[in-house]
Amino acid sequence: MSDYRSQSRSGGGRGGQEYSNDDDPPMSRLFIICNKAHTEEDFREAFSPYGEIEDIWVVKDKHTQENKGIAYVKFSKTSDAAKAQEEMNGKTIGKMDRTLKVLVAANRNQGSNKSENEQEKYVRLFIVIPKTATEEDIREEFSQWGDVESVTIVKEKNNGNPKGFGYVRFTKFYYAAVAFENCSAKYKAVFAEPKGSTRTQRDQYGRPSEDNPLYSSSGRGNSNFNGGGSSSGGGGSSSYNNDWNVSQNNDMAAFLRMQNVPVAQPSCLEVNVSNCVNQDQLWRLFDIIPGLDYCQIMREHGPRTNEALVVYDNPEAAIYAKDKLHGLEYPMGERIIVKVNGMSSARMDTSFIDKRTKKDAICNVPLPPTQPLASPDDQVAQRLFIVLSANLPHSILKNIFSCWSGLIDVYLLPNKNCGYVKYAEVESAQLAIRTLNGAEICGTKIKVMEAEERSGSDGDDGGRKRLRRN
DNA sequence: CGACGGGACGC
DNA sequence: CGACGGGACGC
Repeated sequence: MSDYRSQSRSGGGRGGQEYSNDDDPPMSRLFIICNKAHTEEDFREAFSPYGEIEDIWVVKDKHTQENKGIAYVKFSKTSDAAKAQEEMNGKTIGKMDRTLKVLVAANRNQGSNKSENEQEKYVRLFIVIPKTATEEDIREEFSQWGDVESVTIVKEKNNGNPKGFGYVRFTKFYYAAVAFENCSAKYKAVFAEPKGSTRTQRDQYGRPSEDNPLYSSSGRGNSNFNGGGSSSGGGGSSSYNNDWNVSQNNDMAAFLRMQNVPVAQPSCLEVNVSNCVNQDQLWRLFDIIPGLDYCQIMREHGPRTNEALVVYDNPEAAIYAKDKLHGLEYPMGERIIVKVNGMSSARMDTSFIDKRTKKDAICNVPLPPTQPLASPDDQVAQRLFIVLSANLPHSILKNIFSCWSGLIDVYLLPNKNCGYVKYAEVESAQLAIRTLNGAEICGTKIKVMEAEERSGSDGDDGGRKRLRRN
């Protein structure tokens, strides 16, 4: 959804031929400089071995009808076009004297732009990369599609922190095309614009990039947090199990699986701490008190302070932690502020007394055990809209919603207490609504409902509009 | 030498 | 009662 694929003007449907969008998929149309004597059939014969052809157009002079010696061949698949381009460039068709020059066609509205080393445009992918991935990880992942010439992870110039995106350069257009078509959707791979070029339009909604002062919330690129001292777990970068799914493996998930252990109400603390204290240090500090379930720096709270969420599996531990750590100078000269989060103390007392057995310490309703996630490539079967009464860390939400199988993604809108959850299974989404709507997570109330269609989508299902007939 | 036709959804 | 993310390269 919302990628270039949906912008093709194919009406869908059967029967009638569609006029394919020239740039869908990208780089799938070839521009051929040839002999005036070449016919459409010549090109069909020569190029159809490489894959399905959507359109062949031999350009003629408007008035004289004479061939201009150029032609366009549009393939269905980028990789087929790539193969054809590489193999047919410089070849001749039949007994023609002239060798073909085969290039990837430029966008319709920009006309001829020969100049830059042609290949530059076709061999590089621009991808979204998790901040913890190394260039070696990416090279290994993308080498399965072809020879990788280089990987570049873009970093902040000041501190060297990764910016979350980068480039993979292949040795051939064909390899880049295969990687583009087959790599996981989480990379959001697109062909990279050549270095100096002005970027094309961003997305169909917003403007290119409005700087949001809510970016570098966690002081030091400490990205995601894996619970206790558990070492970073950079391990198997095999298939899908890297940092997008990191919360699958952490202590919290393990904790949630211990569903048979009766536990008391969870208790959350809100902590303000100097931004020179990192995630790990903060965890160690609060882990002095037994019962720590969760500890995460959430956002900036002031120029030199962060706000963190700390969760214990019982109220006594939380109260004890508050008594002992509130006002502590850590480090020297920087006081830690600890207060009870989410629920009023009255409510806390109630839950303290009301010790019914719960399946876990995070949510006030029973939850099934953690289920497998869907891959980011899977199709969204249902999207939910969630509203929180206060912020919760993404990893907690992900863990909660992964109690039903086929979770694809959870995200909160920046600066708001609402967001979206995507499932690959309608049934899971419905169960999540039934179970979680109105529940509390760490004392934060949550509403869960079906999301409205985003406006302006070409939604091809559901709606009452769009009866198509023939 | 080398850059753009044909045809036309469904409100 | 809250509604749509992320991603352009030290010229």
